[in-house]
Amino acid sequence: MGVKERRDRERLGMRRAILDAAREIAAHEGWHAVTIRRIAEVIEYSPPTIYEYFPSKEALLVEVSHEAFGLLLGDLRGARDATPDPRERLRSMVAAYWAFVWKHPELYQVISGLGGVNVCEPGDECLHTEGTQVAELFREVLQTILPPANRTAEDLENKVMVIWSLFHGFTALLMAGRIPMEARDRALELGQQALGDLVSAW
Amino acid sequence: MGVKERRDRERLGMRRAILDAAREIAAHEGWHAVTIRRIAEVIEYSPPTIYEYFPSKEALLVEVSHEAFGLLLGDLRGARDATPDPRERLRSMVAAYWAFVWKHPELYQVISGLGGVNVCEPGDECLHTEGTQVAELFREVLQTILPPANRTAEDLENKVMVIWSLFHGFTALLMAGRIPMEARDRALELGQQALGDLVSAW
DNA sequence: GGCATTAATCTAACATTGTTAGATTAACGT
DNA sequence: ACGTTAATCTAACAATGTTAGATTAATGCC
Repeated sequence: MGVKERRDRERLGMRRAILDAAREIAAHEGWHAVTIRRIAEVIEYSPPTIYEYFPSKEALLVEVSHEAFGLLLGDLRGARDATPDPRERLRSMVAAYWAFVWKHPELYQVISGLGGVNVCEPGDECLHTEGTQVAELFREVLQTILPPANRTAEDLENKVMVIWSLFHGFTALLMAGRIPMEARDRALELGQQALGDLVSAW
Repeated sequence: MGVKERRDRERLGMRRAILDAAREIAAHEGWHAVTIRRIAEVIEYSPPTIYEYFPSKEALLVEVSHEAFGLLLGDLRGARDATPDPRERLRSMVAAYWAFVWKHPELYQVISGLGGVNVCEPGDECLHTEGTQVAELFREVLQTILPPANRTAEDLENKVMVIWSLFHGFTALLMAGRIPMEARDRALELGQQALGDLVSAW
């Protein structure tokens, strides 16, 4: 009998609705506006119902973060597979990263602790795996670019951090209003240029 | 009669106490623990008293941010004046920036919207002046380093953004736990190395 | 010195947050 | 048809930022 299956499907659908509602509110009004009662209103259920599907608001946001990381990783892999040339691959992946940030600012905020969200404390294992995967993708492509002498594991890891920091830094400063938004479109180009300079030096 | 002066002094002292309490709580327990009642408890006054000195919690945090920016700018100027050699100056300023971040993580968080604080919305003029001043300091030293051909105002501004983004990115990724804290000490060295490579390319 | 005025502070409360307890209703298995 | 289980709701809790109104203390004036 498929009753259990249907129930599972319904539970899954409800989770989906809750997650989507949270994301939608965040997209339109920012994460500060994402409250349990507001989500409940959107999905047309009472607030406590949400706790039948997530143990806490924190857990809900962690789930959103996991899904967001999934999307980002997908985009990065797509960009990687779009061209076989190593340098072009790196450019493409960086462009995809940048595109993701500004296509889904609210998702980028929740996975990187921007915009006043901060889902896992630093030191928590929470999203460590996903962070590692992003780094891994850049590590792989860098390995095919750098001269063999500079390909020790630590060397690659260091260089990935530099690249990631550069673009995340741009994003964070822009989103925090510390750099004016007019600079946004320029930033990708600047970053790519700097990246090229760095790769040449490595 | 010095009664008005004394009152002003007392008001100032009270503001000081409130600001220090907020900062101290944040330093020990993070900004999420900084609540009006908690501050009131520390200064041994009732919660509403705080509203006689600050119109809102937000305003209080903005004031903390202003002071924090003041400290950072002071450190940066000190580092600038520590040596006359342009390249060494840049290195020194970057080192001072990095030192400030990890000496007062809570202050850096509040001025850069990390750690779940977010004092001014992006697009707000709130801390725009201070951000500009930080950029200005780096702009000045860069101007003495770059070859004359690459010294247009826009060029300098762009390069400052690259430098700032690099180091802020490191900090943000570390503080968000996206990069493991073991990499912290390495990061300054890595950043300095990358900065050297970039300056050479410019 | 006595008294009105003004400033500083407090108690009590409000609305909004996340979250839980307990009742109620609907669906299911036997 | 009925007991059991799952899903949902109403009502409430504690903690947040914030405000109103009373109270107390200090000041200026005669």
